[in-house]
Order: sequence, then C-alpha cells, then structure tokens
Amino acid sequence: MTEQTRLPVWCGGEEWCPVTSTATLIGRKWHPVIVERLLDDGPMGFSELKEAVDGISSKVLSDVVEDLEQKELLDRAIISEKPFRVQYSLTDRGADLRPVIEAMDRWGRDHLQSASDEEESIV
Amino acid sequence: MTEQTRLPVWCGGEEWCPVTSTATLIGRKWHPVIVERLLDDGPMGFSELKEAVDGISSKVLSDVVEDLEQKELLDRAIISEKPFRVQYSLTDRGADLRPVIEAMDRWGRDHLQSASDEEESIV
DNA sequence: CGGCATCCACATGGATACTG
DNA sequence: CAGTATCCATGTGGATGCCG
Repeated sequence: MTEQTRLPVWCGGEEWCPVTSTATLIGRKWHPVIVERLLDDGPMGFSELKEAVDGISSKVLSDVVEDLEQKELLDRAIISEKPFRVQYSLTDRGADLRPVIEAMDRWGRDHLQSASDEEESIV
Repeated sequence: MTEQTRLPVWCGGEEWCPVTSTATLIGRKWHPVIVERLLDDGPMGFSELKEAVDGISSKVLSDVVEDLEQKELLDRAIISEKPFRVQYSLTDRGADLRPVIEAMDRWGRDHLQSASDEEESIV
C-alpha cells in the first residue's frame, strides 16, 4: 500500500497517458482544493485545513489527506504530542501542482463565476 | 437535469471556490483525457474517441460524454442517419480547458514519466 | 485538537453481451 | 457505427458520534 505513487496509465494503445495518470491522482472533488489551500496559506493543522476548505467533513478530509500523503503530494508531521498537533505541508511534487490548480482556478472564475453570482442565494 | 452547468461550490465559509467547482466538473478519471483528445485531434466520432482513449469501455465513454455534454463542455452532432454517425467536438468552454489539461500533462510528464518507464512491463 | 468508527447513499468504473 | 442493457465491485462523499 506504500507504492501508490506509481500508477502509470496508458492510452491510445501504446502510449502512456500523462493526463489520465495525473487525473487518477488528483481528479477528485476535494483533492485540488486542499492542495490549493496549502499552496496559498502554507502548512497547517487538521482543523485549520478543515476550516479553510469548509464544507468537507472530518472523515472525508481524513481520507483525502491520507490519500495525498500516500501519493507523496503532501507531508504529515507531528508537531506536538501533549496537545496533539500535526501539520500538513506540500511536498515538492505537490507544490509543483500549482500550475494545474491555477489553471483550474482561472477556468472556474472565467466560466462559473457568473453562475455562482446568480445563485448566491443558495448560500 | 439540463442545468448541470451551474454547480457553485463554496469553501472557506463565505467564499465561492473556483477550484472545487471546476473539480466537480472535470475531476474524474476520464474526463480530462477526453477533452485532451478532442483538443489535439479535433472533432471525432464515438469509436474514434474510444480508440484515442483506449482502455475505456463503451459504457463508461458513453456515460462520460453524456456528462460532458450536459456540462456544456462538449457538443454532440449527428452527422449522418443512414450509416449512423455522430461527431463530438468541444464547446468554447470546453476548449478553454486547454491550460488545465496542458498543466496536467506537464505535471504528469515531469513527475510520473520515470515511474512509467520503470514499470513498462506492466503493459 | 485530530482524528477514527460506523453506517449509508450514490457515483464511478468495468465486463460482457446485444442491438438498430 | 454508436451505442444500450445488465450486473457487479469498488470508490467517494456525507452524517453522526465517540475518543485520547
């Protein structure tokens, strides 16, 4: 279970497909946002992260960070034992996702912004 | 079921989150590759697309293109009735995903390439 | 604080077979 | 060609509650 990093996926017959391979790593509902929060606000603890992402349950957040850790996109460090504290930070691999996250952010703002404005009442 | 376009997702309490919103649209295993293939090779039919993505089953491809169509990222046109033919092409929204796809492609090549080389025997 | 346990609903992906 | 039908396994997300 420790070698989750390598999930080569092939497409088009013979060719290995970087896009699908990448998609299988971060192509989930919450994965990208968590990376984004860590990119923008730096390392943080569990609850802090949960706040930053708000809307995610602790169970799901727990699942996701564990998954991201296995994929070596983020590190989990135990900062303190007595008042038990951990800190999540991005690995270099994880930080390198910045262009992907930024492109998603840009696209979202360009194409979904107005829709969200219109339905702001949903909040 | 026709208003799938608008799926505003909020994060961080009050703020609307473009990244998560985008992730809910294309954050799946096959969605990004399909967009990539259409970006690279232009409009194509069902089987052509299935070939290009190879590894996907017709059922899943069928599900995904229907989903992408609902999300207005892709158009489905019936080209011919007698020999029944359709053609899938990207909408402008869909084509605008190029930066996202390219960033994913880049990241995949930079971070997963060697792993795939090493385990090429898996193919 | 930083989770895990449990239970559940639904989404996603895949195999196989079949059709107009 | 372009799917649909069926069945099934697993994944993903969410609610609630509890714990050291």
